[in-house]
Amino acid sequence: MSLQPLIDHFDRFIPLEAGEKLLLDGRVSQRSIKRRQAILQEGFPCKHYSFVVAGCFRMYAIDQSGVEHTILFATENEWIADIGSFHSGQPSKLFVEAVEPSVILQIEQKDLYFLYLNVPKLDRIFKVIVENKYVELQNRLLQTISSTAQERYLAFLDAYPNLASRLPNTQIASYLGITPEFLSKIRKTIAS
Amino acid sequence: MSLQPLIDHFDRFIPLEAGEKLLLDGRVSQRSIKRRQAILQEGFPCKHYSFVVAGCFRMYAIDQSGVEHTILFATENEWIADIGSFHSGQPSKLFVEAVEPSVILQIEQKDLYFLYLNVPKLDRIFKVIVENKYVELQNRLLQTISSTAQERYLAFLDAYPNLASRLPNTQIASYLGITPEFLSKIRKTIAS
DNA sequence: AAATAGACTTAAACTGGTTTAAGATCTGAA
DNA sequence: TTCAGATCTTAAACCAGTTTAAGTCTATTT
Repeated sequence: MSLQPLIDHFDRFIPLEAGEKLLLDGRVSQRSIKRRQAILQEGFPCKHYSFVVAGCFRMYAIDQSGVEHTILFATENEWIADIGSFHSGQPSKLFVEAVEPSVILQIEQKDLYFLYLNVPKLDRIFKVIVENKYVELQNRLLQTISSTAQERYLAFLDAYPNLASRLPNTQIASYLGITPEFLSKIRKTIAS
Repeated sequence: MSLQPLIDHFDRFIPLEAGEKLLLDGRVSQRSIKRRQAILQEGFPCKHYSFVVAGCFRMYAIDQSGVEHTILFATENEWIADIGSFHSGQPSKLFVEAVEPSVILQIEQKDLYFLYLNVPKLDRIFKVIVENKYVELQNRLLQTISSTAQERYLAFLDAYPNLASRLPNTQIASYLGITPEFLSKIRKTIAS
């Protein structure tokens, strides 16, 4: 197992010292996840922060009518977790599932708390990580409430040019907050 | 000027020591803000993190057609800032405006960075603050993409029972992502 | 008391997006 | 190679929410 992608990731925020890197040993575990395999399911607490080394994940909720709503995608070098459930221990209302075969590095709650205590830099690093995720989410919310479906689709293509081809149409629609049928319609209008 | 509300706020996360509290002196400034007065305007970088001591603020964006979209409200003991613009120095795309006469405590970027360096606890505290804000925003996004306007309105009443009466109807509508006219319609259906 | 203006409501016509249903295309397993 | 299950598209009827426009209700100013 290699922690290198994670260490590189941290180093890009603040360089860690050798001793700090050693503390990571045994507190991070690597897993290979198959396409469509879930790493978090509704009703269970979120036990890990997961760092995507390779592949892609999708976080979504299922509403009362059984419709899926995609909150975000996480690709290489991104973190994915239900932060609320992770800290509170309460059952999550979300699913996190691999969109394609993936490799992740996971940290359990007790290990992450240990690391926060013993590598104070990590408080700073994760503060910045969460700030960045917050800004992203705020932009997504703003776009969701202020643009038409077509604008959102074009913005999605623009923001994630490589993701669009890796995802089934239904998942793109569920991210955009529309039906797959309407996504087809949009594509048709754009093409002409 | 009293820093007490801010100190109490920090203490609720991790108690600060006397020396740490002293470092806040001169790095936090108090301002009284009139109803409708802006503390951040589109086109200007966000220079401060603002802590609401009393009153209420609204963060919104104006789209190409001149329509306002409310992203969030911040009331007593909450922080409000355009985090992205604050750290990058880039012009903000957002407005932040007092909904009612308010009092805030503001920290400028250089002062906050100084405090992060000299009071490492603040890295931890702000990590937790941003995490909480992230969770809130994620719930809001999820609700926006998965519920009807009426469901969102009822949830809003439930989550902010006291806010509803303090706000003009147009601002509630802009938070819910609907027109004031449709909000009237919803109220009528609920009442009957 | 009258005048002005901002906030809220009502209602009819309209539109962006959904629903339902059917057909087309693709994929992988046997 | 073929068959079965997904996935994608098309189209018509439908509905949630918008637009436009007019009217009501306060509150404040004069």
